[in-house]
Amino acid sequence: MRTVTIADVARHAGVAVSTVSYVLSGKRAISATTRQRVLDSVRVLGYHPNAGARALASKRANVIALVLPLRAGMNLPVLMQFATSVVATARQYDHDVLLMTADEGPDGIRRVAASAMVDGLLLMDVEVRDTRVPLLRDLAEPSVLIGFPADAEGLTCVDLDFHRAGASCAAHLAERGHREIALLGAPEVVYERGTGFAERTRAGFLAEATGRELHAVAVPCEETYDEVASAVKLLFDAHPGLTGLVVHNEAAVGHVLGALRALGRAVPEDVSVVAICPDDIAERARLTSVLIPAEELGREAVRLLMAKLDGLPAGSILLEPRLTIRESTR
Amino acid sequence: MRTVTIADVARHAGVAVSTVSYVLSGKRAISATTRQRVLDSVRVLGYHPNAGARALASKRANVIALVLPLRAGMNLPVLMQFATSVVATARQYDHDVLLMTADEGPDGIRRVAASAMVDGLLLMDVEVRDTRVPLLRDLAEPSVLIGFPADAEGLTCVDLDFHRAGASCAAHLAERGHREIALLGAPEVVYERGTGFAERTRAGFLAEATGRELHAVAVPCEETYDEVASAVKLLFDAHPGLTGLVVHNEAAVGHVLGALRALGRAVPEDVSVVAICPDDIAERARLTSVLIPAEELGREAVRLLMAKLDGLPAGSILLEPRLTIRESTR
DNA sequence: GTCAGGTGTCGAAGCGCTTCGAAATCATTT
DNA sequence: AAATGATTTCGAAGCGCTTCGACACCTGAC
Repeated sequence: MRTVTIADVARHAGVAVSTVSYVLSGKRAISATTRQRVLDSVRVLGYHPNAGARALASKRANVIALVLPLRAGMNLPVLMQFATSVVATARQYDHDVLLMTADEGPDGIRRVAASAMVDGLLLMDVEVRDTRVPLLRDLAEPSVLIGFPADAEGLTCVDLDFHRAGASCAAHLAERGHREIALLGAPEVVYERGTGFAERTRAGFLAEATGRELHAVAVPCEETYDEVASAVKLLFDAHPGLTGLVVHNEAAVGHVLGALRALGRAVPEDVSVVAICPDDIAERARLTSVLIPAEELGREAVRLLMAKLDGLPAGSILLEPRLTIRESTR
Repeated sequence: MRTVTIADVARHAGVAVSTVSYVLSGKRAISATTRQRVLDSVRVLGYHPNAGARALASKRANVIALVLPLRAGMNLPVLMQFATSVVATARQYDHDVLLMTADEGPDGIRRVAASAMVDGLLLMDVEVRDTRVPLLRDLAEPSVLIGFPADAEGLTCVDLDFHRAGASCAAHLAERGHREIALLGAPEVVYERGTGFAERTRAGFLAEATGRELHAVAVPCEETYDEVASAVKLLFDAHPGLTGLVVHNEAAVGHVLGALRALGRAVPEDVSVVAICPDDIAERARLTSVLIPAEELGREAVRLLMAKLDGLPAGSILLEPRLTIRESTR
């Protein structure tokens, strides 16, 4: 059972190979009758164009690379939602997705780009000073970053506007009359790594709180129950008047609630809690939250990349934070 | 800046194109001196073979497809570990990974296979009667499944031996003198879907318990705290003498511990808990557990696929469960 | 009846690589 | 010195597709 080639289709339909190609690509007008005949032959023979040949001739692989930070400490649900959305959206544009891990580093990127294996790149979880950014700058292939490096000039980046996310959490609590609030952030290492989003959230939170003359503090937060519990305890010991809590740490949010319960502080009666986390987690725990729009992020990233592939200019995008009020704040 | 081709390398090194090819592939002997000259040119020019051209000429894309069930309800950490391990191992064999979601279904598989975009397929989370299995059977491209469908004859499958995993948990508890034990399993829907592994664990658990004349029951288990708590409560109401618990549900395991605490049952003093879950979760909670060897699964799956690509026969593999004793059983 | 301008289709030239058979070179043997 | 056999390298033929220029045909205007 030899595999069916375009020549087989052409023979079967009684036309030239090029005609088949034009029918399939739509790049030249073909009469309705010929067109139908070709399409029928394609169906009858079960023809699928050979990807390699197509890539070679057209200089377009119809594949994009998705570079994920498959290291520990990532927020898995967000990552998954994002990946799913990228794959689905890419398919809509008739592209496939090559999965790469960040730990192949710049060399991996150079490799897939130089080998024309992919037409463009999507990098998730870009850090403030990411070693891959200079490379991306002088790569012929277009790329879109999730997250903002220190200097985003000339790059296309997509991200949630974490600064405004932090601010809107503070604002929400302020509007409800809370005067003393705190942010439980990412684990220490995330700040050290300079992942940007954690810092920006903190900055937005503190700026908004200061602007509204609230008493605000921000502390990092680890992810095991014991560490969370002791962080929460410390926080309330130091600030007994605390009534508003913003949690920007998906893994810890459940533990925070547990710790509050253990401390005998009721939510939302004694303390209001706002989370910045994926929707499903917040939904399940009935938490007021700013959701991380992983799906939208993926969709927009692919959309931008496709635009760039078509030679269109594409600026960066900051997605508006959306705060959903549930039962954990009052 | 035109991209560097093999012809450029050949010219630069003063040899024929085919010589360069042979140096790079090692398929024919080339003298050490020529070889070095070519390699130098490759380095100097920064040559990367064009993947499309290579695939076209050699009929090998050097890419494998990874089909993941990117739907909700999957165990994300396991999935991630698995994916990471697949990518890393594939790279060791000089292959890349095309990411696909299960929801493209059989058509997606047929598409990437027929277009010669991939040389082989890796399907995760295969269900007992999976609609993709018949397709895989008469596909020219080899495939490896994670999980066992109803009829695995002629297929290459890899999985943890869940039957023995369930059994070894029961055995462990029995050996410690527990006479009344229970299995908290996957959510109801997982059994309904017939995902196999959940059922096999239950079967192994019950068989072993029965063989040892224990009192054993198995119940499904949802994943929110409230549902877990009520399930646990019901269980102990119905079986007051229960002293051993096996939890085969990563998402619920934390909640189970919380629920036991809330019920005033100490672990391991009052009740011993064995989990079947990824190592990191068990490690963190200091649980005696049978780990889900996601990384090993990925590695073995790729290894088998590569063997099949080389035309070698490859049978199925059941990975031995390994029970690690920690602090939650006595 | 001829000619300009569309349409619709074809043929052929690559795209960059692998691979096969053959040629060239060299070392041995007779 | 010629013949033999290894060893090393070369040239050319594809792989299956896209795309460009050209050709054939048809329409309507003159």
